[in-house]
Amino acid sequence: MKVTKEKAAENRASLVRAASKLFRKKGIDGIGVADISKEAGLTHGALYAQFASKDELAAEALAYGFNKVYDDLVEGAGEGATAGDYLDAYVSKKHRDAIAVGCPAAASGSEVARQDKTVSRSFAAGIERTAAAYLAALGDAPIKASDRERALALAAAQVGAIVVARGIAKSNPRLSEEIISAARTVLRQVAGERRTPKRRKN
Amino acid sequence: MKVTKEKAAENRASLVRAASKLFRKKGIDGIGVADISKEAGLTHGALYAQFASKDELAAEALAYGFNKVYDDLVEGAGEGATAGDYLDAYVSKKHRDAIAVGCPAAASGSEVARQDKTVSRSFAAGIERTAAAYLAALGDAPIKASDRERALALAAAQVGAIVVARGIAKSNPRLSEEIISAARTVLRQVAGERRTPKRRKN
DNA sequence: TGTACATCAGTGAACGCGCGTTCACTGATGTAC
DNA sequence: TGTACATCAGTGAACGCGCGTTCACTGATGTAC
Repeated sequence: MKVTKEKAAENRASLVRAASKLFRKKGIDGIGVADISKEAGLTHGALYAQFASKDELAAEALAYGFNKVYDDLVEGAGEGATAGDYLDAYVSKKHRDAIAVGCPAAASGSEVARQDKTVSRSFAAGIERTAAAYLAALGDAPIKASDRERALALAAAQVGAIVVARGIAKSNPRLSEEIISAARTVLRQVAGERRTPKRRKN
Repeated sequence: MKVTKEKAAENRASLVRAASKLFRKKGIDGIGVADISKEAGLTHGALYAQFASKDELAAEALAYGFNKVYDDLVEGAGEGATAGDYLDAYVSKKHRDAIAVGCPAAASGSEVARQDKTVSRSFAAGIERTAAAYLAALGDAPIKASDRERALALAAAQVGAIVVARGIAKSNPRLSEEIISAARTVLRQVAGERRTPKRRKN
């Protein structure tokens, strides 16, 4: 039956949220439209009233995930956050173990390379935003590279730390933690020391 | 019909090679046993004479890929190679564009996290070997971290550079190249300057 | 404001298709004598 | 060395299953008068 426009918009958002979560958890090819619809409390027919195809839903779910994670990272860290604060939040055991709500680049990175241009655009936008956040929060470091180079390298390197730590966790949890710790230590050096004293919130 | 033991072993190796290549190119869930068998010049029935399941083949194909890429990287760089040489080979446009023969950690990293323990063990072994190669080839750098920390961070960070560069390539090739270039510049600083003059080959 | 009706979000059965896996069969291999 | 036969790698038809997608239908919404 027909529902109000508001309800329809809510349902659409539920589908995107469910897809975003399940794609990260099970992989884009690893979860079906039936399970996504069920997670959103709807039938798969409703999904096709909102999206032309699973691919279209995937593109929107990826974009949603990139924006969500970026917002959590940047706004969650608060004003006056340093690049080190971002690194601590991203390169962490907590993030490694929370794949369903974590960064889509780490959860679906290798699958994204096989998706279409729309998905690639969301990916690129997410990386640019992350790099911009790092750029604004960098400190001084004894590294012969421009600030933009350091910011881009940090945005890419942190993804590798989580991907590798996750892949190893099941067989060698100690090595997995060692990688997280090592990546954080080293990338913090790349990010550099704080330039200005931390401002108090409000 | 029955074939010689040698031929059977060759066929098994062909299946592993075909699977390794196609898993990297299309994803583990993105390619079927029929196509893998065809690529190896056999039928899917032959595949099941050699492997109990697609999962078992996946585990062996991943292990093969990790060993192959490690051998190519380390032995390909030659004696007296520096960590910078390894970085140049790994963090490159050439590697980004050769997904079917490139590092399985970058090609299937996010899928590996969803596979079983056997695959995780191959992954862990590959990362340990890579870190060991970096450890032996590090130079001095103004980074407050142990050599082991630097080696592990490099092994993980380089994966992120390729994953991110690939995900972005389809929509923003310039940004993709910028990331490869930035990651190489920055990670080279982490790897440090050459400690000993390069030995001449032979 | 009240009534008539077109709209369309959502339901659930049904579709064809390709998947991983099984199995009866083949016939060259390789062993036992 | 020659013969008889058990072995088993490989073939290809067939299996059930779950996938993405379609579609006739429902009935509350929301617009036209």
